[in-house]
Amino acid sequence: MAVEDTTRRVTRRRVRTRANLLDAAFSVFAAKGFGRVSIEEVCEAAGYSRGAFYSNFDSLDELFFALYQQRADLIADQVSGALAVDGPGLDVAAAVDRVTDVLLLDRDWLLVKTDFLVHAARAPEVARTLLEHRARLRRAVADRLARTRGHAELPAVLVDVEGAAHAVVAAYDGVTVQLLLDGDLDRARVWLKQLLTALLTDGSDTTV
Amino acid sequence: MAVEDTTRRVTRRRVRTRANLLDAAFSVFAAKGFGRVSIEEVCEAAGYSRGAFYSNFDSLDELFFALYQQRADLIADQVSGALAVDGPGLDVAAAVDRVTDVLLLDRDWLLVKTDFLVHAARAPEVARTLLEHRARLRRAVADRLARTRGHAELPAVLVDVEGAAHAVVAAYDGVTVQLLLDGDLDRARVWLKQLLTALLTDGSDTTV
DNA sequence: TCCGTTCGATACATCAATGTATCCGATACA
DNA sequence: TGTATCGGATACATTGATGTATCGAACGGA
Repeated sequence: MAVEDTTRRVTRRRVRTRANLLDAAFSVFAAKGFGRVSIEEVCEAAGYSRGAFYSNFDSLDELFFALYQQRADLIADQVSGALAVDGPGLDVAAAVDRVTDVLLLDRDWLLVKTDFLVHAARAPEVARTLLEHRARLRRAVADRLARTRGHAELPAVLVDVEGAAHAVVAAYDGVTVQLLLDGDLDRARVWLKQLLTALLTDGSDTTV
Repeated sequence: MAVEDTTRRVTRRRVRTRANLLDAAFSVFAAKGFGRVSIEEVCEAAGYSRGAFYSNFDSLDELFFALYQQRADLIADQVSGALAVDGPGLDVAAAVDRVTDVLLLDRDWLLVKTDFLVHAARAPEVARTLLEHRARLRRAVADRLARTRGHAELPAVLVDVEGAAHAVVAAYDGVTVQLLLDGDLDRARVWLKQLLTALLTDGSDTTV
């Protein structure tokens, strides 16, 4: 952190500034890519001088990390929420629909997330955070799968519910790559649904 | 290109220098990430001065592009080769094994490739190249699938052979992400094989 | 409202990277 | 082998980004 741990009274202004910097950073990172953004640019986009930045963060890396955590937690909550719904129609298809809509909401997040992946791939301690975030998503999916149905219906090669959840995440990542390249959100959603269905329903379009 | 199209005699030395620069760039990019590499660093790694660089390329971007094309073509050839084999045991499992071993050969390539993806995601004309490369891979896979078996055995949701090939690429991308984070090549290979099997064999482990 | 603290702006010093202009040794071809 | 051309090294000018030190204004608690 930019600030020593000796208790200091944190003003509202500070909170606002920090949030503004993070929001601006998100836009700028999405537009130009982490590797091509300067501290100055972030400050300019947020309407602050570099003084404000250095008062809140030590480096661009630190800001990026904070940004990722903030947004990733948000997404994880949304996914958990979408999967927690317990209606009478407790079928896979509905769950797939809901989770797909949450995961493929906006391309900007995927851009930033991929930048972060590239970053994490070369920094083990950063990778840990990302892996934990993914584990959290997987757990939500696995829980849902376990609650919804007998495991027998899953393709045998996926071994168990954990394996299936793993496959769901892999499918998500795979579709993300294609979306990043062609920019077609709608097609990506359709495609992800197909993939998930193929992976989870073992051929017969079962609906419990 | 760095050089005008007016015919100029290209010396062997030049060819060698260019190749050395590309090789050095590959290592440096893999180690630090495209966004954190300077022209100077590439030259140093290759044992040249910046003069050599500017004589061969106009910018780091241009070099990166050339590097990607070079390596991507190489991989595409290898994949086509691996899939072209027509033995007596013309089954899916064997093809899956071979293609997996080629695609998940070294992490460095995946690192560079992902950097390039991030780059392409923000530059449509660059994205085109990457999309073409993926299309080439997909075609090789689709051809193989068409040759190997009746389509009836594929999960219905994937629609046709093209769809299945698309799914194969998505699985590859998905596993790549996980591998970038945990660095476990062997696990990734096993995992990719499982995924592909789940996607292509419709539950029953069919072998034609 | 007053006062001590905190926040962010400004100005400055520094450093790293870029691109260009020039020059000499290497190379191809006669 | 001689010579015109090419390739890469060197030196320089310039730019842009970084980090720090300082100062005035905003803020929160009394």
